[in-house]
Amino acid sequence: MDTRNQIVDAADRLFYERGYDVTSFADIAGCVGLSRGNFYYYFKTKDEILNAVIALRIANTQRMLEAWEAEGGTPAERIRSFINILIVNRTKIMAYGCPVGSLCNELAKLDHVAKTDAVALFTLFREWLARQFCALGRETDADALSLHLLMRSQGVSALATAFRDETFIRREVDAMQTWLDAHISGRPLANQSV
Amino acid sequence: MDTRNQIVDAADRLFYERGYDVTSFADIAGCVGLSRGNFYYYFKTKDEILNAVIALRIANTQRMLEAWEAEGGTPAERIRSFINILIVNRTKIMAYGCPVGSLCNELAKLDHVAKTDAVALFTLFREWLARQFCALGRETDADALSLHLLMRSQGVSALATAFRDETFIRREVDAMQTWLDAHISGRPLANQSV
DNA sequence: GTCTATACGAAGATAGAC
DNA sequence: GTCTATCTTCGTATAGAC
Repeated sequence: MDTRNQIVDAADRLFYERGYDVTSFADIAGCVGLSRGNFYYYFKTKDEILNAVIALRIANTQRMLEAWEAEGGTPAERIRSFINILIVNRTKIMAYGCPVGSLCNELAKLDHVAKTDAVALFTLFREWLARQFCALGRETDADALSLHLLMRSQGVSALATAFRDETFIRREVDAMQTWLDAHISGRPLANQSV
Repeated sequence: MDTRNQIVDAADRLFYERGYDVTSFADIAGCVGLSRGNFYYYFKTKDEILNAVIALRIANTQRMLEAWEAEGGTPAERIRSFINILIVNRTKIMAYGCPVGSLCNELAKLDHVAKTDAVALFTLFREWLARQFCALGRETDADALSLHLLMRSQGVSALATAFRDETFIRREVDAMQTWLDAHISGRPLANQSV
């Protein structure tokens, strides 16, 4: 892998595990085994690295969602793949939370110009999930159902980080699957969409 | 108000609106109209300010929960007061997220010793909510129901910050009230506690 | 209790040699 | 492309005058 990609990969990991603002150029350069001076050959400002990291995450997310789409399962099975991220990534989530949610919150507090770009990561999931609910015949409230699932995923991540409780994660994942089953079999009533 | 309390109040607000690590002594001192030098008369290290801020938040939270308890309503009405925080504080939540969740996440990433103290804020809500569910006859799954409500509150805060969507908040608050109604009327079945 | 002055290090960023 | 050296600003922290 070329040096630039190594830098973006290291920044991606450090921004997630430690936070954007607290991560210094020296930290990233040290991870890659690069001098601070040479670092500036690739990125002139910290904002440029952040933009590259967000672009990387967007590309990775798109690839993941397209892969789930290509695997040929039903829309319900695809939504289950999304819910299951909480199990697959439980160790990292219990240590650092959700990479999307925590970055969006930090950039919101910093009033950073890249906040909009970070939110686009949420939008990728939001629109992908809404498409699955549409395919399940929930055209009228697909977006609300999508946001509801995203909301639960964020809430589970937040509490999992605070309490480091894997049993809690598994119980809530089960509840999300139960919720999904109830909503793709036609119930609950239209005025209780979420 | 004495100077020390003014400092802690300013730090409390800045830690919430900008984040703990990013807030400097100069920022806090500037808010109070104090010189940096004099600041050290009250707090020797940044950790000391953080401890004072967490202690203040714990005291404020306890006072709020006790007030809800003293108002004399039913346990269900008390739980509604908790859910309604999302509406009352919607403007700040859309700008900065939940003060408890965002602080816990930042301290987790920093691997800060005070993380445990910040999590105690969650525990206050957790145990208070569990007591209300116990009073409603849900002794066997009171803690699971409490965590479920806390989880939804955290998830709503996270997405509200990302999308700045007040309609979404109100819809999810309504859904939480509906969920509560369903769970205090005896349903759903025991194997679907959340 | 409040102030100014100052020490020290870390971080973002640049210049220029190799 | 990679390095060292350097500049500047900022943040934590201390000393000491008033």
